[in-house]
Amino acid sequence: MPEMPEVETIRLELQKELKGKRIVQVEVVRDRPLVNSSAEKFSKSVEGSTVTEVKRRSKIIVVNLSTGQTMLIHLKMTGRLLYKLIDSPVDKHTHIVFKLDGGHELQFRDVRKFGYIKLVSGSGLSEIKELAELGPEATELSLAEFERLLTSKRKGKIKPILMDQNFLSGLGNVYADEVLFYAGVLPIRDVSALSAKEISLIYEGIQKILPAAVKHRGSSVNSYVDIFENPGEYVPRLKVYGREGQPCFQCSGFVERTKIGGRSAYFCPKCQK
DNA sequence: AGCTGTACCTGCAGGC
DNA sequence: TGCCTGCAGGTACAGC
Repeated sequence: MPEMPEVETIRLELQKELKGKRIVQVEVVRDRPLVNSSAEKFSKSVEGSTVTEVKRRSKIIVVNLSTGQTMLIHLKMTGRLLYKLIDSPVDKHTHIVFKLDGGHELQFRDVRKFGYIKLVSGSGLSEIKELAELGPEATELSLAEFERLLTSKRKGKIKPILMDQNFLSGLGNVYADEVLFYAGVLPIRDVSALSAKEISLIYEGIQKILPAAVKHRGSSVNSYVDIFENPGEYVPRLKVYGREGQPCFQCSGFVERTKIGGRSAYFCPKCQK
């Protein structure tokens, strides 16, 4: 479900609610999300540990534990982490429940079952190999670095490249469309044909849109909610995503939709070249 | 190397 | 009402 702004919203809340809390018990309802561990082994490793820090890398939530181990949680399309009073009802898509001291629990729910929880050793973002191999955080690189990445490393259409987490971390289908609209660049444009001005506008769009979306607690286009089940508030600010056939906010034209790499891409054919 | 399509799952909306 | 199709914010992998 989520891209960087949604994952970051969840991370900020988890850091506030979970830091310093002890995981008293782990209830594995379904072990499917546990990609590198059995239910027994996972529970045994995590039970009794305290959450020391909740970080984020790309779209992955990184939960450091007092044991020196770290849980990597990827929500993929429909994963949710819900912070609830202890022993709250679970639904048929609840897979894992972390019972915490202090009267709360964290439920991991995932309708489509793409999400995962992986237990790894180490705690630093750079020492965990699954994280170290990802591309730089989209909001933590300079224009010069972005230019260098884009011009030296890649060829092909700009949108799929922006969404490739090994190239740049944080953008997904929604914000890639929004950034390209901001930059006035069509999603099918080949990176090799982009001007310096266009590259700099794409960079600028990323630096403006992602933090603004974090500020508004993400976008709930489909089913995203935070740990308290509140939707994000950025949807009314989306300029093109999900607006096929509707008037462009910037010109007299209309937003169109096409398909790139199997995903919907929304754009304004008049504003984007 | 880098594209494209497909797969992983389930639910929901829209058309007939 | 019900059946069918297409679609969904992410990624990995096979095959060209």
